[in-house]
Amino acid sequence: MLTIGKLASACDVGVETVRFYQRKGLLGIPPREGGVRQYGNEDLRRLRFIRKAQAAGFSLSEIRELISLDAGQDHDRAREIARSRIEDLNARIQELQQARDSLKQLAAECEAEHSGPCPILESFGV
Amino acid sequence: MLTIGKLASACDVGVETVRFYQRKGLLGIPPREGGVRQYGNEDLRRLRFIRKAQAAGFSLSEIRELISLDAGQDHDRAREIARSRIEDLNARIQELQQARDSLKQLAAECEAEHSGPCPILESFGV
DNA sequence: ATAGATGCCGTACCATGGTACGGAGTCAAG
DNA sequence: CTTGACTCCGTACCATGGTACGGCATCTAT
Repeated sequence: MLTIGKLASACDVGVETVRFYQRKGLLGIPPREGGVRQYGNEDLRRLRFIRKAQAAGFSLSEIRELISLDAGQDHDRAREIARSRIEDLNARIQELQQARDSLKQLAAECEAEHSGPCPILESFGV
Repeated sequence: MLTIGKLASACDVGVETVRFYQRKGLLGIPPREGGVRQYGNEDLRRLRFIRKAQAAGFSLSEIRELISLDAGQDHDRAREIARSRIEDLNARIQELQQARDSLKQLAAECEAEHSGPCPILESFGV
């Protein structure tokens, strides 16, 4: 059994973050012993799940839904969420690639152009 | 000369957004005529610049700095900002690609696996 | 026995990028 | 001459994902 501090440091998050997730319904309400929260392995796994899913780009409310599917074994819905997340990710990747490529282009032009206006600034029509 | 409403709709933003940018120092303080802000082509270009730079992934404070470089012709600093933005973008793209790829993998497994636990949920250790 | 670490709680605060609101003034058209 | 559209202003509010604070209780080590 873990106290909030142990749980938090085991997952490399702050104590306040654990309390925050609790308030947001991402972590269950643990039993108390002498007023102190007692966390078990389930909570540890849950918190690790949250951090990993977050790293995969899920928002906290998506994560909350993923967790709720866990009980229901609802593969279809889980796949649906995953698919929609994949599409979001693809779109976002494309956007970022475009932004990066045009910025690269501009930086190269700027390097070459040693007098006159700056192409980076110019390109946005300043 | 444009009123705030014309300027805003010309750039497809809300009037409140223009006021917000003004407060944030992204747009200059325009002359008034009878208490009403009068915007010119410079402001139009500036606002368009802001939106394009934003689309390229710059934060409002980076944009503020880019604008301030405009006057100074400071190519070096502009390139520096661009470079750092490019690195951020590359890192972010990589993260998202990894997230997407593992999610894709999981969704495929989930499709195949028609009984037992959901691989998407499992993978995060729920 | 006293200090320091840790726990509890509610509430306030942070950054980011806006959006909404209410009251008041101004202007042109019907 | 009133209605509607537009402007002005400050301030409050929204979501997101936390972080910090202050006061108090409890546990452990010196």
